[in-house]
Amino acid sequence: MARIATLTTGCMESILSGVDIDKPVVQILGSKKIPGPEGTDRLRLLVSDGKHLNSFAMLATQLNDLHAKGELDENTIVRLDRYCTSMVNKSEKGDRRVLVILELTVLTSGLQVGKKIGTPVPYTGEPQKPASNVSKPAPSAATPSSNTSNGSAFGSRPTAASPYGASNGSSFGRNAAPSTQGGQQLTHPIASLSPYQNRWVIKARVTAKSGMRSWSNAKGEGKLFSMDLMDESGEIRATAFRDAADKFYDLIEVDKVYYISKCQLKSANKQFSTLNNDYEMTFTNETTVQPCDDDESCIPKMQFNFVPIAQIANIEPKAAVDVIGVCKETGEIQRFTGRTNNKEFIKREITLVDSSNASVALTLWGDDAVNFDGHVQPVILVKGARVSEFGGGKTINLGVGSSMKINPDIPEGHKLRGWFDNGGGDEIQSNVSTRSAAGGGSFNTEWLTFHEAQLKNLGADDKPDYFQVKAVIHMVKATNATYKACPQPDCNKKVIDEENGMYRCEKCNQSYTNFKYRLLINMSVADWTSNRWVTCFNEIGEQLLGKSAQEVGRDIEEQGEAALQTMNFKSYVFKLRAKMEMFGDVGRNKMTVMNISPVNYKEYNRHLIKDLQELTGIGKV
DNA sequence: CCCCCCCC
Repeated sequence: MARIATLTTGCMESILSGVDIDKPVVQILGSKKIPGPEGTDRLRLLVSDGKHLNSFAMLATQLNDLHAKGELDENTIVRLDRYCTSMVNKSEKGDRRVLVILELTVLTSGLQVGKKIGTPVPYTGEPQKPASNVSKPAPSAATPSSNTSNGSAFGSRPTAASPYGASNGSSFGRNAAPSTQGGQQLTHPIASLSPYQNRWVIKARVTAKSGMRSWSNAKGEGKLFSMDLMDESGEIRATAFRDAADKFYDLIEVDKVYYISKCQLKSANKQFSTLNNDYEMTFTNETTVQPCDDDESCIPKMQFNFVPIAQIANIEPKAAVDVIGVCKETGEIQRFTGRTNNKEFIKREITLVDSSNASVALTLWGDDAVNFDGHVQPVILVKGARVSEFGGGKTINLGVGSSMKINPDIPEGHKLRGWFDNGGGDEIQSNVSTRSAAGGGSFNTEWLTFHEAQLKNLGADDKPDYFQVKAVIHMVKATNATYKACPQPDCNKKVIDEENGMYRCEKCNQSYTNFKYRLLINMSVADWTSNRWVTCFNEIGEQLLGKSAQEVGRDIEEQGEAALQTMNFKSYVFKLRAKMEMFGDVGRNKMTVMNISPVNYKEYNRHLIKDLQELTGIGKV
């Protein structure tokens, strides 16, 4: 019979009084689901060290699946590889220290153990004074309680008059500064933060910081800035509005470590955040931020997952990538007015190269563009650069959630510097931003619905916009679907029927005895949001009808409108161009079919699933 | 309380 793991007897008392015990071994005696927002249940465990019970052990949500798989059943013995304690201001009766389990290893299954080990009793004592030696816990000041002696800890009310209560100076909530125990700052992992506990201090590194931004809408106006925070356990987005924005803007610096407490926690809107956290936080007037001037080595440095520039070619638009390269070329500042909101934009495109012997265009915006100095060809690191596609080439953008570092002091940076200074940048073989040759498929093929295309004001001016849509043809305008064109192979100009058997081409300045039919079909296509009249020219029309233009022309002569009816009620993926075209004095937003292809349902569904994930945050990785 | 992230 397999050995049953030994419990770390007495560890609960130490842990609950703030003493760090390395990887304690405990037994799970029960669990209870606490419903959270958006289906994010949290599990509350009853754990025992053989001596004491703790009914306020919370499982970090990322471990929920262990429970779902039945690996945390009653009597299971586990090792707590990573945990933290956290004060919860539970009620008027005082605070409670909760054990948050971040990582664990199952040592012996509940089935194998088969019984409760020892005769543990609920831990009711006040937390002991910090002890440097676990084996000599300070005697706890007993605060006996009538309802915690029965072992059925679930449902029992907090009883201890906690020294961390509001009247006590060492409370996290009370003190702006984090309290210290044994010379170490007591902090909470970001992964353990939730709206259900408001007394915490995190020690976090700023990985990104936005500029100060103003907004003005129906609900009011104001300004804000946001930042991304990271520690060993996870990451979270924080935003400061108005006064708080002013108060903290200068203090917050990218890459620095801060103690932060008293922020509001709320559910993150997954539509706008790629960070791996169900919550985000808001700085309030109560918020305290202290630069960390002690040991920050426990907070990981920014992590980078560098993508070689040559590989950016294979990355989907909108994805975020970490890129490091040497700025080989620096473009001029460009200013333009946004199409949808008349906003003034400033951008600058620079070219990065790396030892994958490829180059990519990086677009800087606003102040980053204005202040950029590329004449020394610095090494540029961008964390979370946003990939976009234009004309079949990929570019990267410094967008929201991206941060740029110039000449970063990291090995990859020094390596690139050496590579470039020894002529490495002279042999660049490919530019992933190169647009494919004009004509054919040189356009951005973002998936949009007709409704979205309208919202984005696509084709609102004389510059074309391109997108693709899955739609069905449901109405074909039969009149003038064909025209008689110049018979010369290179000329498709409409000819004038001279009514004498001759057809005159003004372009070629010549009359012919024959002509060729060309297609110019206007049709209404619809997706699930609305419909548009679009125009398709010869080759697309031939594809849709499965016949040559000549055959179609003759069919129409013989059958009239019926000749085009076979087009109806078929679905395709349409690549469309939207562009404002002038007819006399009147501008008309015209859509032209550039390309049709049968619906590849696998690909289309992939797009839909991605859309759903972005909208709901469900299943996002 | 933002949630715009652009342009060729």
